[in-house]
Amino acid sequence: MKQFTKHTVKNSLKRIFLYRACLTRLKLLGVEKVYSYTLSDETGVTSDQVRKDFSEFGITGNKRGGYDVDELIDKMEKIFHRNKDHNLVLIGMGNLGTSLSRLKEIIDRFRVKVAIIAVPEISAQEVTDELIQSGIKGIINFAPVLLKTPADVIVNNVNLCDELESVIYYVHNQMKSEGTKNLDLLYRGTKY
Amino acid sequence: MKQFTKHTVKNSLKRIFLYRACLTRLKLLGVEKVYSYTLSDETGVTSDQVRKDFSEFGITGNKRGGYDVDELIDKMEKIFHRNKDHNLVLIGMGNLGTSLSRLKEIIDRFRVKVAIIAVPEISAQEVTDELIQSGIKGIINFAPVLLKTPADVIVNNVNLCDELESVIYYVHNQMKSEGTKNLDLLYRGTKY
DNA sequence: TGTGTTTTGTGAATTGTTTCACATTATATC
DNA sequence: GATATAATGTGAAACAATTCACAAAACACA
Ligand SMILES: NC(=O)c1ccc[n+]([C@@H]2O[C@H](COP(=O)([O-])OP(=O)(O)OC[C@H]3O[C@@H](n4cnc5c(N)ncnc54)[C@H](O)[C@@H]3O)[C@@H](O)[C@H]2O)c1
Ligand SMILES: NC(=O)c1ccc[n+]([C@@H]2O[C@H](COP(=O)([O-])OP(=O)(O)OC[C@H]3O[C@@H](n4cnc5c(N)ncnc54)[C@H](O)[C@@H]3O)[C@@H](O)[C@H]2O)c1
Repeated sequence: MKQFTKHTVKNSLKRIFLYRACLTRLKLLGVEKVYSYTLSDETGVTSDQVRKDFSEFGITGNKRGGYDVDELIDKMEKIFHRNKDHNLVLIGMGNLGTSLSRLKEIIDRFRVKVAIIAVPEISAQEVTDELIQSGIKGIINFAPVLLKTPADVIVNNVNLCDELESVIYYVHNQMKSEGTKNLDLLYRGTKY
Repeated sequence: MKQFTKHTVKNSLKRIFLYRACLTRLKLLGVEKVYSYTLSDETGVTSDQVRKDFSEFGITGNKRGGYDVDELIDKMEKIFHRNKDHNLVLIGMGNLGTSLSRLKEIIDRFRVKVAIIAVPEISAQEVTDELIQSGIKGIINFAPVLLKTPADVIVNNVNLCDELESVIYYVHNQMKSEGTKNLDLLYRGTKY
């Protein structure tokens, strides 16, 4: 396993989410073993890329035998630090805060040490400042503002307007279909 | 202005969102003119990158004079096709659907031709199939499932679990502070 | 009007990511 | 067990994105 480079990990990490989503679905369907091309078919990521990503995270399979679904899921859980103990804070139990329907599940299953900000725009920075005082190092921000934080704090913004406008942009500049390729912000489906 | 390449546009487009967020804030504060380094300070993107991005989208400023805030915002509106007429559909007026607090504003201001899916996981594919039958080419999907769509349909997934786990990952693998750099999925703050 | 300074805009160099190509290994079959 | 086959895993090549470096333009001020 190579030394992680920030960029490589960032891209492959996002794909790992995708692989896992497929794997849990496949597991429910009773599938026990997958090949790189299985995941390729399901996600649209090339099988080369699947293997390269696995290699990146030190995930190995069996030559000729493919990968064991349970084992893969397990290794991914470890990547996401599901097995460690953390704390989570949700600030703002308004419409959005209460709508996070799977939150309890998330808290129970993943137990993280980050904060979710779902307060009105105007209070977001103030709340952030308090959180940082109390040692929070990771924030998911639903308020449509750019939070000021020290450099060691990770902020992940979820902004519906931006998501929407991305889609508009792509729909309008109808970039011709090339199969499922760009999984970064957007992706295109394949099979139908 | 160069011919758009898919990748270049994708990355720079995301940064354009960021610039615009800053610009509208700066405008409120009465700022009328910005330089590439102003936006760099505000967003953490290098000033080189800011200019390169602008160049990519055919946005030009004044040598020595910087950029006019109003003009920049206006050009960005055009990039996002705010000035065109469209239709928008929201499917699922449950907790999440009703929590999209700025939705009316979005519909009024942006008028798009995409669908927002906020129905339970189990119904998401079925709803998607119907939407595609009726000609929808862009979807924002809040259900935590990978939708199957034809290759010419743009899908943008918003998945809280994934966002959360990204943050956990980065907090854990405490990638040492290098200022605000990665704006892709995550970004780090600068000033405090 | 000329000179110095600041800032843009963009090719070139560098750095990062994906794809290719193939050696390696596991399994199935005879 | 020998052979054919199917899959992984990974350097090397190709491609894409970012950073560098600097020419060109605009402005300030004498
Ligand atoms: N990014 C997105 O996709 C998206 C979607 C919907 C809403 N939003 C944003 O999420 C935020 C919340 O939206 P909402 O509809 O739930 O709003 P809301 O007004 O229904 O709820 C806000 C809640 O925050 C609480 N609050 C206010 N100030 C607080 C403080 N200083 N500390 C703790 N709690 C505080 C309020 O009591 C309230 O319960 C808003 O900023 C909204 O713009 C974002
Ligand atoms: N991705 C995220 O960040 C995030 C956050 C919260 C919730 N969610 C997801 O968003 C979805 C909605 O969450 P929610 O809390 O609002 O759920 P909800 O149960 O409160 O609301 C679902 C709504 O969809 C409607 N619906 C069901 N089937 C439909 C159909 N075939 N056509 C039209 N409408 C239909 C229901 O009547 C209901 O009003 C879920 O899939 C949930 O997992 C995602």
